[in-house]
Amino acid sequence: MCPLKVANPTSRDIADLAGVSQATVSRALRNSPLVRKETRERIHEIAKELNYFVNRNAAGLRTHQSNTIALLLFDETGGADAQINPFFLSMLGYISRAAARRGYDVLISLQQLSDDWHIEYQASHRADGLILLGYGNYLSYREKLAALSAANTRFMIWGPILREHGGHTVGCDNENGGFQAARHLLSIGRERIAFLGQTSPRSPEFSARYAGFVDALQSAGKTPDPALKVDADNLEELGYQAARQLVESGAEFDAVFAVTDVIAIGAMRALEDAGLRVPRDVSVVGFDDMPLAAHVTPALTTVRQDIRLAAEGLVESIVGLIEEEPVESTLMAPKLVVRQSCGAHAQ
Amino acid sequence: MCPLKVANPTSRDIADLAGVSQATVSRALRNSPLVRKETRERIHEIAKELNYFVNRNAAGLRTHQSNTIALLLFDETGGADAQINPFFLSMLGYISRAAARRGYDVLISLQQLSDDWHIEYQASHRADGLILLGYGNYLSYREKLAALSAANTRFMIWGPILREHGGHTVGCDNENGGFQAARHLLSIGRERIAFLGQTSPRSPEFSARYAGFVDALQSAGKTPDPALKVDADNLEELGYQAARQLVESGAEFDAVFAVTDVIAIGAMRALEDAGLRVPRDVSVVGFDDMPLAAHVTPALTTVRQDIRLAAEGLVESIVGLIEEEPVESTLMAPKLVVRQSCGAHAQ
DNA sequence: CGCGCAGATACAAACGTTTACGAATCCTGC
DNA sequence: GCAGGATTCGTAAACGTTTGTATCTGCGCG
Repeated sequence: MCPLKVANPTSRDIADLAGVSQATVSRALRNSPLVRKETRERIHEIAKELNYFVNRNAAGLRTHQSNTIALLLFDETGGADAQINPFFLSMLGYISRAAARRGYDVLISLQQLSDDWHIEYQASHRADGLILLGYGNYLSYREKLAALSAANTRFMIWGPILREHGGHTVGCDNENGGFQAARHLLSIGRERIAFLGQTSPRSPEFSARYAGFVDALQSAGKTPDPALKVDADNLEELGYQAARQLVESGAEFDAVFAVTDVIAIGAMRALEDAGLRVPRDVSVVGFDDMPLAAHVTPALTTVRQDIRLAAEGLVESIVGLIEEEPVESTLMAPKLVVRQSCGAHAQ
Repeated sequence: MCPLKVANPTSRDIADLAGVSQATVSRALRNSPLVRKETRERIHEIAKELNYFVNRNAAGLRTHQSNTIALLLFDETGGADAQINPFFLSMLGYISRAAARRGYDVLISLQQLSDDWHIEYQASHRADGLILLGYGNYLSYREKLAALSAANTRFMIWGPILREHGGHTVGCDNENGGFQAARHLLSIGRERIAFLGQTSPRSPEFSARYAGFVDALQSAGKTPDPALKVDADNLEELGYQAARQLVESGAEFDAVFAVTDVIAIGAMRALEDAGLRVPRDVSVVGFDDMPLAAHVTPALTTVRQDIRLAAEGLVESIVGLIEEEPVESTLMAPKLVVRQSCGAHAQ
């Protein structure tokens, strides 16, 4: 006979049908060894039959957990219409999958730097921990990170290891990446390499890339030319403007290292518009290896950050924090990916 | 004097401090008119002081809500390593913002078509409703959508309005989009237009684009040439292969309409590799206007779907469903965006 | 035969809200 | 001075779990 269908079955309904107590149902569904195998299976069957799923609110209330991690994405632009940096967006898939493997859901939340962050995610028991993602303005981060720490919130940051904030991080060895980029350009015979990107202390990651860049130049016996350094925030349009400015300044250069792919792509467009050909006249190297990088023409040579590894590292670590295991900040090695835009392809 | 700090304050703690009952605290925090303005403000102050936030689990348990909507993203490729279509990914930002405006959080979940969907999102009270996003294989959707309906789940689908599935949709007038693309290519003098994309019944959206394409040809007195139609699923690599196949077939063509931007970008790469120049030798038009489209070289002429409007429509509708308001499926008008890849730029 | 013990299950107390209901207070007008 | 309505607040009962503790079997063994 068809077991009576209940609209929104509870564990008590299952219990009644199985002829056991509600507590036993709860234990059975969590596969507790305390309940006999046969009854456990019977209960599972009935639950499936009735389309029963445990009420996460009730379970969470009891256990003080949500099995959810909140992903806070920052857009550096601030506009209400702002696009999220595709580099971080592409990390989202890996994060979500890694979280799912560990039994966690992912809550996303776009944050403006100006916002009051949703520091209440954990306090309200909506999430067990946070992951912060974005090329942030660390100066304005600081106090907010302090607030997170003060509230005893568990969080992981994508970014550089900084003494100031108390949080754990997963990041990329930006200095080494900048070094690789410059060394490569030098190795293929480029002499005058321009740098495009913001290097103020509010973006330590970009500053580190620049430091590596300078280091490579100096190792080769060159000194960086201030005329070949143009500030640009991380937007395609600003990359375009920076390159245009560089061209119009009349400075001579035969290569461009852009601090992100987004800037590099804007720069390439500007160079084309100015009648310069990439890579014949100017070599271009970016940073990030976002999905787009391989598909622009010419395909962009860039410093790859392994976002999959990064995503999995972030998830592993935040889960570690949640489960009170010791967690170390990690630094990942970037890798130069040579494509067309630098002109190094011998074949 | 500093009010005693409680580790994880509850509404009862606030009540004690304020000298009122816990119920009053609850009411005050939800701005009920039942509590006097002064006490309400006092309670708010104390709550802020103590860093108190209502426990969402408890509240949700009581109200049977979660104030969360789950976003299910499908990747058409199936691989564990698969990238999500950037077109949908870029919708995510708008969805998240629109949801936040309405007081909802967004839970994301990547789904393989093969997966057992998380139909339990609503049953487990983790989400109040679902949004389904992706160029799906509708044949395999069907039974799962039926399951959703059967479970009385509220959901919105991005896609074509189909009789079969019970759900409400927000979609784009794909047929009209295909028509616009073809008409434009004809209007600039192209004669033999190839079509790249999958048109099986399992992807009704692409079929509709093709139908519009054919319609435009016929309106111009032409009949579509089967030799100029190549199947391709929605991946850059497959677009590359399709275009290559087209070239190698020896068929003559002077334009390509690709059913998505992703395919178009792959096709452009193949054309370049084959020594054909875009747009001089071949005009290319895509579909979607994903962020990348404007930045490839040559910039891609494409049919734009207004993802912002779409995202907001989806959110409005799912919130409508949740709040038991009447909801209509909607069809949005696409718009041709002319860039370089079709060669129509007079200036 | 009784005792202890182990395995399986039941009982019941939380978890922190929301909200129906009732009680207290205050005002207003007669 | 008091009925009666408005305003404000407290009481208590849910919501559906998880889990510590008690209970109940049956069985082996002294």
